[in-house]
Amino acid sequence: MTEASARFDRICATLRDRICLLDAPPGTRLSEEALAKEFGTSRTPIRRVLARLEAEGLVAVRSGVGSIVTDLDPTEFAQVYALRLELTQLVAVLDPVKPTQAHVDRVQGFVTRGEALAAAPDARGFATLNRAFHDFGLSLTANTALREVAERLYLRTARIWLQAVAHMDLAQECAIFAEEIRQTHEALRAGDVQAAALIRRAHISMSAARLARI
Amino acid sequence: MTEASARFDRICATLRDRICLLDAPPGTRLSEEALAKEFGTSRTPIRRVLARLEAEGLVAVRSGVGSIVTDLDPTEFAQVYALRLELTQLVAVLDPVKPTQAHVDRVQGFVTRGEALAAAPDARGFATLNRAFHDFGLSLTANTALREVAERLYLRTARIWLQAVAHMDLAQECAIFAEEIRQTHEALRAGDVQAAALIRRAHISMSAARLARI
DNA sequence: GCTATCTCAGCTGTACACAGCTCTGGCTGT
DNA sequence: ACAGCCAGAGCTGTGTACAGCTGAGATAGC
Repeated sequence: MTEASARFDRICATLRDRICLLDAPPGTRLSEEALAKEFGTSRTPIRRVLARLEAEGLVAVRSGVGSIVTDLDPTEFAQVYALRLELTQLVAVLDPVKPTQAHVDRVQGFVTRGEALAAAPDARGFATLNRAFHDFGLSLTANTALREVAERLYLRTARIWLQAVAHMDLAQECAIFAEEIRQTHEALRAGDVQAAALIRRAHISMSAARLARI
Repeated sequence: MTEASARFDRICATLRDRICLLDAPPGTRLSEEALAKEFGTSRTPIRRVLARLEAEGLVAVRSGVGSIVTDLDPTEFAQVYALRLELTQLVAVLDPVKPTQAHVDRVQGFVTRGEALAAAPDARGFATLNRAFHDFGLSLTANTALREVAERLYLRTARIWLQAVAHMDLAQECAIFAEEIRQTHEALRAGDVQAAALIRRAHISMSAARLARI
């Protein structure tokens, strides 16, 4: 890992977080020059980062305007969600890994964080924990392709979902999430990856249903 | 569509074809300067194209060396194939479209091309027809996310599969492919998208099995 | 003859200057 | 008063020069 590529990864990750946590909500214009100044480089390396984010569908580069953080219309959002639903289940089908004590310990940590979140509901904390828990869920399959695809689809919808939460019962959502983590903990203690995948699928599905009511 | 983005798309498509049809087999070094000269631009627009292809997993950009066409080890290949298998089936599950006469007519065209291929087996012709038929298969779902993901995974494995065909019975593969197209034609004439998806899944699965024997 | 080291050609990474495109705000003619 | 137009500021697109990195081949030592 050379220094240049490390910086590339760092800037990518920073901008991804910024977009997914709504620090840069859909419609925001990201100026190459401003980013170059912020990260202490010229525009050239920034352009490469933006090209990557464009390939991931997070921004749209428009000539003479800038890189606009993309939005998803309800139809696209529903399509991506439907696909994520199926992919979640595939975690237990394609190269599932046998849960180790390390896995159970990690979920135990999530249980604690989930309870803390339920006790003090917070949209941003929810988003952060959700992403971490999602990544953990993907660690249950050894199928790299599945992990990559699921991760990218998650990042594509995360910000839209976070926007919608503003119009929902945040305390209730946090409580439900904490309960999902607890159920996952039970499943993995029993070594049942398929049960964990089904729990996640069910919760994503119900979450989508609650979201559709808005 | 501005002229610049049209050129971007054209260069992307050209290089993708070149990679997937083994004009640039895995390990090939793509020089930015050479590509710039070929397409009549400076290195700058080429760099953007290569960044895109890198995001798609087709090349790996290495500092001081060049952009190397990536290879897949058998494990990765098997993982991507397993995922494609599942996604193929989802075409009939997520937003399937009702087959129109236009669909049936298009398959009729593929039947003709498939018979011509079976009569005169040819690896490159096989690859071209396979890609076109794959794209047609994706037109049977209205789920854009699924189409994008399936397309990208197809492009990731196409060149590896084409390499393997060199060690297989080409005439037999062409005959099997022609038969798959015929069966798909029957299914779509009956308006049965699910049957079409199952046929494709079965053939991908059997193709993978034949491939694994090498 | 063989190995380890070093040099150098050639490539990508970066910075910067300029061209071309977009949108906005003001201006002019009706 | 209003609609259409026009000019300019600000942005990205492109080309180019130079810095930094990599790998291969030459070379010296054994």
